[in-house]
Amino acid sequence: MPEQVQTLRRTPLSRERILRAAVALADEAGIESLSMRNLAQDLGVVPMALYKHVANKDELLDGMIDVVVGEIDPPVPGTDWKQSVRRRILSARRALRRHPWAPLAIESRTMATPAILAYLDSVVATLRAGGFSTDLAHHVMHAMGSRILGFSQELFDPSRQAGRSGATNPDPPAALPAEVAARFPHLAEISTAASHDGDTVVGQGCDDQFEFEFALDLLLDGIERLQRQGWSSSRRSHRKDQDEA
Amino acid sequence: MPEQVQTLRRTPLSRERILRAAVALADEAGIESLSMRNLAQDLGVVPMALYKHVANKDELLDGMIDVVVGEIDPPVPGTDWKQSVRRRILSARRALRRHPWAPLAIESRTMATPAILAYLDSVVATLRAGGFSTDLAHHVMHAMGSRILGFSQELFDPSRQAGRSGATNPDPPAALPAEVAARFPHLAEISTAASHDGDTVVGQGCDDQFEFEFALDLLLDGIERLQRQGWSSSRRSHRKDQDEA
DNA sequence: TTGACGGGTGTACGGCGTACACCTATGGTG
DNA sequence: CACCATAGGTGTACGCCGTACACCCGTCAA
Repeated sequence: MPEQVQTLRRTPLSRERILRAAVALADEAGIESLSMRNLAQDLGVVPMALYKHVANKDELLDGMIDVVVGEIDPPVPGTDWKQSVRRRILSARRALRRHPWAPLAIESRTMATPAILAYLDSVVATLRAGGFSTDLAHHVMHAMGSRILGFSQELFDPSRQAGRSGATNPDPPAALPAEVAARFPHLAEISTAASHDGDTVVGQGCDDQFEFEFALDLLLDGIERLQRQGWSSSRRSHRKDQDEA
Repeated sequence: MPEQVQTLRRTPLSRERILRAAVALADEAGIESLSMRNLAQDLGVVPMALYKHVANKDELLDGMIDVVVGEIDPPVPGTDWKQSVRRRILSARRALRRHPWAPLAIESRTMATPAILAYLDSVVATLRAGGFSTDLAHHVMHAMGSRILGFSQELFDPSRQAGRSGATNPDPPAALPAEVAARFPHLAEISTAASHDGDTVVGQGCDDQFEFEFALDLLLDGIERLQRQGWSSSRRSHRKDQDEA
């Protein structure tokens, strides 16, 4: 009987349970309130108990990242490389948008958990299967870089105003505030552009998903062009500075 | 006399001096050892003295970012948009590489210091002067995103092995370790590709600068194509899923 | 002469990650 | 059945962090 009471009172803790709780906590309360102490409390346990299952907080973060990366859909084998890579990347983006803390966490880590390496590896595999030379595949992976592979945030978002100056308005989320608009006229002009679907004109900012796919397709189309013409880094068409103008 | 002793003993502290010292400290010792206490000590002052010049640590970081962004070269007016943007972005990259902590700091901030906004604004100005519609300029800025505008690190770097598993070798910097290579064969294959200049073949990893410019030019070329054909988001050629395969 | 004030000081608080010693229930072995 | 090793949860404590708050002192305007 006392045994039952105990087993009911708490499931016995484990690396999995800790990681899931940590991800949930970060999702709900933000990464900045993910402390060993808070996490332990959520699990109904004393902080030091966690250290029997994860070595330290960094290892905890690595584990959390692997959880998120594990949510990326596996590749679908039938399609051509472009479709396949495109789908995979959009899936990665979806996974990361479910866990807004993840991009920064990934970038701040020293590097590459096994799950991330596995993801990257499988993307390379798709390229190679699609006829890419190792050389081109190499550069393509670099070009996709952090942002396009699904990691990393959007930097360009003029609707978030500068940190300094008056703390007047509490939260007017759309369109950048008049003061900023005045100082940065080109940003102001830009920020109301982009009438995506019909022409709603002065919009609520812009469609992140559209922008992401715009950049993604810009790269994919360029890459396709290179691949079709058998690009190789040894006979490259660089040194832009003389063949232009 | 005692006045002279004092004025000699320390220059009187100021926001500028604090910011410069903070940047120097972060450059030398890493951002993780930039604490108010360490910084104060470097300045020969008690920690709380700093708060007479910066509101708190976040504002200090904002100031540091502005210092770095301020190092980006101003635009040169004569050239065409493509040259101009290209040069500007490479200058931004140079500035950020002098301060390796900066990209992460920039991305982790809520958003956009005045200096960053000014930088973005001037890039937009160049595009507009080059004949870009506000619409296209908008999307282009998004496409450049964090990575290409000079911010954000390189994510893809297989030579840094996974965190877990044995902590055996102290620092073998080049080429990914056999164990990892075995588990991720495509990454292994890729990592030794990219014979950049002549054909040194199995290299020491790869040329970051080359990879950066590869991605940059991929985007710039694609953007140029769009601009020449008068691209607009209303008559876009999206919905990839049906015109392919 | 005075008194306001800008700027450096000292103390203290609450939160963090985590080292280390401890306790206790469990389960394999004699 | 008795034993004790061990896995896993506990409690205390240390040193770091950011920073609130009271203080104090030199300078300068009135």
